Amino acid sequence: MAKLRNINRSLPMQLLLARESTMSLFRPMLRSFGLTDQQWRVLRVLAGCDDIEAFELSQQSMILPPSLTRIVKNLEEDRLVKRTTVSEDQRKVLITLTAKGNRKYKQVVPESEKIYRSIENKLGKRELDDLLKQLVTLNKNLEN
Amino acid sequence: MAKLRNINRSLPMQLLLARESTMSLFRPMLRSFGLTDQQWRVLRVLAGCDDIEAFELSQQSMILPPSLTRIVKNLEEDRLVKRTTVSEDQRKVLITLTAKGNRKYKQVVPESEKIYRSIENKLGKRELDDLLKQLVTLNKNLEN
DNA sequence: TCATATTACTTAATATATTAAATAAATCAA
DNA sequence: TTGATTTATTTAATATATTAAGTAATATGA
Repeated sequence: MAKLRNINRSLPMQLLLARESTMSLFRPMLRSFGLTDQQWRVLRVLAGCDDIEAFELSQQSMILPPSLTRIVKNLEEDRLVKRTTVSEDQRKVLITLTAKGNRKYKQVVPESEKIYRSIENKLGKRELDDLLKQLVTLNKNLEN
Repeated sequence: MAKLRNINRSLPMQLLLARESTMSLFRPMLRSFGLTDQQWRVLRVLAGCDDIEAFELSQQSMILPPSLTRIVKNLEEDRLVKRTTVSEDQRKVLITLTAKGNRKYKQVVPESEKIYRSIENKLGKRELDDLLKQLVTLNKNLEN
């Protein structure tokens, strides 16, 4: 009978564990700013551009459209983002960071970088860079 | 002003992307067997032991106890697992795979391994092993 | 031009994640 | 022994994930 590989040899499981190991270091900080993981992913994308269409935001934040709809709605209620429709194509929605959203972003950035540097220290900068390179390669080779 | 690192240099984002890249290869197969990702994680742990306490199952399947409660309830309704309480400690719950659950597991294993080998082919066995080794190291070094 | 298809997004339904609180059984200390 | 604490799990509340279906605007082709 075919046997399934052990969890230590399972790429999906090790990726899940690694993702959780790293995010658990950022999560308390994000929560202290009243942000969920996903809300932060949205804010960081918005901070990198003037405005962005919903679909593009979905791609860059790695959040599927149905989830994004609710996340943006909540962020809008918190006055951190703003939604407008494109006049040339009324199907499209443009999302922008508000001034309040930008202030929140700027508060989080240094705390986030602080945690990132502590990870670099624990793992070693060279090892981390090497791992990142391999992940980028994997993502390139598996993208369909 | 401090700037946030690009997504290509963000370990959490690359891990999220890598996890999604790999899981998207397994997901259609799992769904064709009527299983969610998490249900499959539970089944594969259960297949590796006679029975297991809920807390231990939670750890090994990387599913938090509140989620596990519902997942096990659903699996129980599908007659894939069985729950019993431990007589020596009535707080504890023991979970076991049923015969039906075991048959389901045995059906999925070869399909899962088939997909895993196709990943090995795309990435190269040596590169994959190397990446796995680094992830195991990362997980060891970041576990609190 | 007008029915049809496509696109962009939202709604809906079910499943899971996360945090806090509740419950019940077991353990511990005075 | 018994009141307080701890442990193991569940419930609750809110947020997100996933898949399918719906809606409205735009593009396409006979």
